[in-house]
Amino acid sequence: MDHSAILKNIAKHITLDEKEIARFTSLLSYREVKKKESLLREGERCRNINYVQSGVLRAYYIDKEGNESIIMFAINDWWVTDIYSFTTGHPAVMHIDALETSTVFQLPKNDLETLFVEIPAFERFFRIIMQNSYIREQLRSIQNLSLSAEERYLNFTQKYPDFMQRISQKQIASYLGITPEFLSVIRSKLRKGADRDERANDLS
Amino acid sequence: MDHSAILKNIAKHITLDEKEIARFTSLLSYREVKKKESLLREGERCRNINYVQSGVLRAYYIDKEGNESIIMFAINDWWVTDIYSFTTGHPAVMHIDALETSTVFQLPKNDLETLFVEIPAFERFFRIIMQNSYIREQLRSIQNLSLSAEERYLNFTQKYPDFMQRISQKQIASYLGITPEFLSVIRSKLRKGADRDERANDLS
DNA sequence: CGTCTATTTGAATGTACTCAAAAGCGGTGG
DNA sequence: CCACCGCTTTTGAGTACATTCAAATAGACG
Repeated sequence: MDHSAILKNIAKHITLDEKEIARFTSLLSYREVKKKESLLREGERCRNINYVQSGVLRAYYIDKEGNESIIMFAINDWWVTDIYSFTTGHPAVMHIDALETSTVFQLPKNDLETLFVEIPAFERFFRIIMQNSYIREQLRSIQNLSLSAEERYLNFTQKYPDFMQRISQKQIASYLGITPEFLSVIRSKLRKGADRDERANDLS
Repeated sequence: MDHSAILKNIAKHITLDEKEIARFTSLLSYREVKKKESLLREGERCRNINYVQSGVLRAYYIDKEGNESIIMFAINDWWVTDIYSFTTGHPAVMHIDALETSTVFQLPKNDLETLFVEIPAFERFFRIIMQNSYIREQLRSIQNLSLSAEERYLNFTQKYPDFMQRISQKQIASYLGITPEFLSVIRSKLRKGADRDERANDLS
């Protein structure tokens, strides 16, 4: 099994010796998630934290009217879990599945706790991961509170250009908290604006 | 200086010996923040993480139209900082000030890093704090994406009954992402609903 | 090729906002 | 202690942003 990607991810924040690396990788289980296959369903207990080696996963919430809201996308080199369920042991509030066939390494909660005791550097590693996740969510909250749908879309295209290639408009709309129809209207408006600008450039 | 509250907060997650406690408390600075006084302004570098011993703080964002959006309230026994600015060293995106005269303990970023090296248990403590903060923000994002303003308000009243006593409607509206006028309409609708229910009970 | 889903477009609707004005409330100074 | 001031809350009319529903078109996949 090739652990080079996940080890490189960890090496961004902490240094491990050979024995620690061996111990860590012994706790991982490799899993392929086919397109549309589920990794977690609402109501289940989320027992793993997942490192995405390749592909695209989505975490989403389904409300009582059946509307899906995407909480996060996770592509290559991201960590994803239902952090609420994972931490508290309560039933999951979200679903996680694959938008493209993906490969992940799963680390069970119990083993993570073992790891914290055996190799305290992992406390540091996950402190940093959690801190960065907190920052990401907080900045997203700020944007949702203060920007219009059009501004959020433009922001998204700039912040996550990688996602634009690989994720359908419907999914992006769901992440932005708008309907796919309205995203289509926004894009059409932006196209007209761009056309106008282009014609202006032709005249200049 | 009385450190009992903050030490009790820390003891929820980690155990320290006498020497460690002494070292930790030596790094704290006590500060009183008067009502309306600022602890952090947008554009400044956020150099401290703050433990609120008493009072009420608010963290909020001001957008380009001048609208305030409250990111979080912090009352007794909460930790608050501009985690983005604190972590990255970039200018703060938010303001933090006091809604009531408050007392806080401030821990500077540099000293926190020292602490992580000297007493690794603090990596664990802040890993847990960051993880819980992440959970809180993620659940809030989910609510903002999937619930109407009225549902979010009802949720807020249930989740944070303490805040209802101490925080004005205007501030709560700002936290919920709606105007104070609209919150007033929601409350008026709910009152009428409650009245109707009461009359129904009288008849039963 | 046919089927299924995603995207576009448009009309009618709804949720929440803006602006304005009045009423309520709390603090402060005389 | 009361009167006044400023801020919060309420109420209403008009408006804007985004949704719903429907139908047509375009794309993707087997």
